[in-house]
Order: sequence, then C-alpha cells, then structure tokens
Amino acid sequence: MRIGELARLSGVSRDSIRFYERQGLISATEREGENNYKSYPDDAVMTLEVIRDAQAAGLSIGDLSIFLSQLGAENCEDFDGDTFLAEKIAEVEARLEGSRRFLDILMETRAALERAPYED
Amino acid sequence: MRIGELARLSGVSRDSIRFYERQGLISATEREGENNYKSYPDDAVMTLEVIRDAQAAGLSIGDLSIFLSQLGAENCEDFDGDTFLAEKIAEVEARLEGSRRFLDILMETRAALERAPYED
DNA sequence: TATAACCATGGAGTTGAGTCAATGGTTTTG
DNA sequence: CAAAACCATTGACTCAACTCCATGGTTATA
Repeated sequence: MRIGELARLSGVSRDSIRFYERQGLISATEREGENNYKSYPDDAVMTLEVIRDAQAAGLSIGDLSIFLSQLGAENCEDFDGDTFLAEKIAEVEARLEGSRRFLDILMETRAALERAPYED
Repeated sequence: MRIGELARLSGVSRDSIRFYERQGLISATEREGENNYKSYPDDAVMTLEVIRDAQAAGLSIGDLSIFLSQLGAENCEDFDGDTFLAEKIAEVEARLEGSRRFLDILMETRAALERAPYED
C-alpha cells in the first residue's frame, strides 16, 4: 500500500511515517513500477500500532529502533537482547506503577469533587 | 527547606524544580529572612513525586499545572473539573492499556529469546 | 484534459521539557 | 577568614519528536 492509505489505516500522519522510516522504525518494501512511489507491507499498520503503544510506555525512538530491528533481524549477534529487554521491561513496569498511582489520584479527586461539587 | 535539600530528597534537579516553579507547578512559601533564599514546604517533595507519576502517565506540564492548581485552590469557579478529570482519566487509561500491551510484547520477546538463545 | 489529490525529497521550523552558563550575592566549613 | 558550597535570576542552549514548506513529478477524477 502507499503512504496515504497507511496513514489512514493507522491514524499516523504521513510526515510521521516518513520520519519513522528515516529513523529506521519501518521500511517500504519497494517501488511501485516506475512511478517512484514507495510501497509499504500490510503489517506496517501493526508496526505503527506497536510504535504507538511503545511510546505510551515511554520508549524513545532510539530504543524502538533497536527493538524493532531486532524483531525483524535474521541474526542476533552483537545484541545483548537479554540485557536490553530486561532493562526496558523494568523501565516500563516502573512507569506503569507511576501511571497507576497517578490514575488513583485522578479518580480520588473526581470522587471528592462529586461528593462536594460546590465547595469553595 | 531550601532548593538544594528539596532536590536531594526528591531526586529532581534544581534546574527542573526552578523550571516547574516558573510553570506554576510548585511554589516556594516565602523568603528566608533577608538572604533572598526561597523556602519550600515539606510537602513539595510529595508534589514532585506526583509530578513524576503524572509524567509517566503522559500528562504535559500544562495539564499538570491545571490539575495541581485546582488541587490547592480555594474555589472551584471557572473550572469544569468534571470534564477535565474525565478527559485525563480516559487518556491515562488508554495509555495504560497501550503500555500493558507493549509490556506483553517485550515479555513475549524475552521468552522467545530464552527458548532459542542462539537462533540465527 | 485540466485540475485536484497524491507522491518523494530536502531542509527549515516548532514544541515541550528541560539543561547550562554567567553573574553576583550568601552560608558553611577547614 | 578564605575557599568551597550554596542560592537567585536571566537568557541562551539542547534534544527529541515531530511538522511544515517548497519543489517537482504522478495519478485519479469531473
């Protein structure tokens, strides 16, 4: 598919898709015939969804680039996947805990507001 | 307490604390005598922890400024707290789900790596 | 067929969230 | 008491992650 369709299906802007491509997060498969248009595989939509989730989890583009290139890599040499994964898992778990704590605060605040809506 | 102690206790740099203060997220109580030094209340440490958690949850400084100033406000006029809170709660819940999905991916990847550590 | 809608590339601009450096005053400590 | 460590303020700087613009070519449509 072309970039426009990918943007529509994924909800990610063309410019962001091009940016991610420059950063090595996704890659077009090939050129369509002779028109100089790039073509993206169907699973690029999923990749963009993973990117969104990873960003929600606090990963940087740099981390994502490492992770995604490893996922699709044929060989795992020169990559201490265990260390990298363990690190990222710990980071994401810590952020999840922080987020949950803050969600509790938000919900307590809402509850307090409901109990006393006109309080000064 | 002075900014240095607050920085030590909270793990947030002086520069960041000053930045947050400029953005209205925290405020010094008063000046110490005549030396022009600011003094921060003890609960500023907690506020900085809330800020950290809120950022993990994806809130911007702008959102935090709204939320924190409301928490400490005497009156609630001119603030549709319900709408704001409902919005932020929905956003944070969505990000939590994304983060959890990504955490699963990370953990599945680690499990796969453990099953076949020397795979090409 | 012309005109709108799409595509590629390159590079500049923006935004959010800090971080650093310079200057000058204050406190603590060896 | 002098040096080191701290403080305030201002303004410039950085970095990540986009976003926009200009240019020029291609495809779809009224």
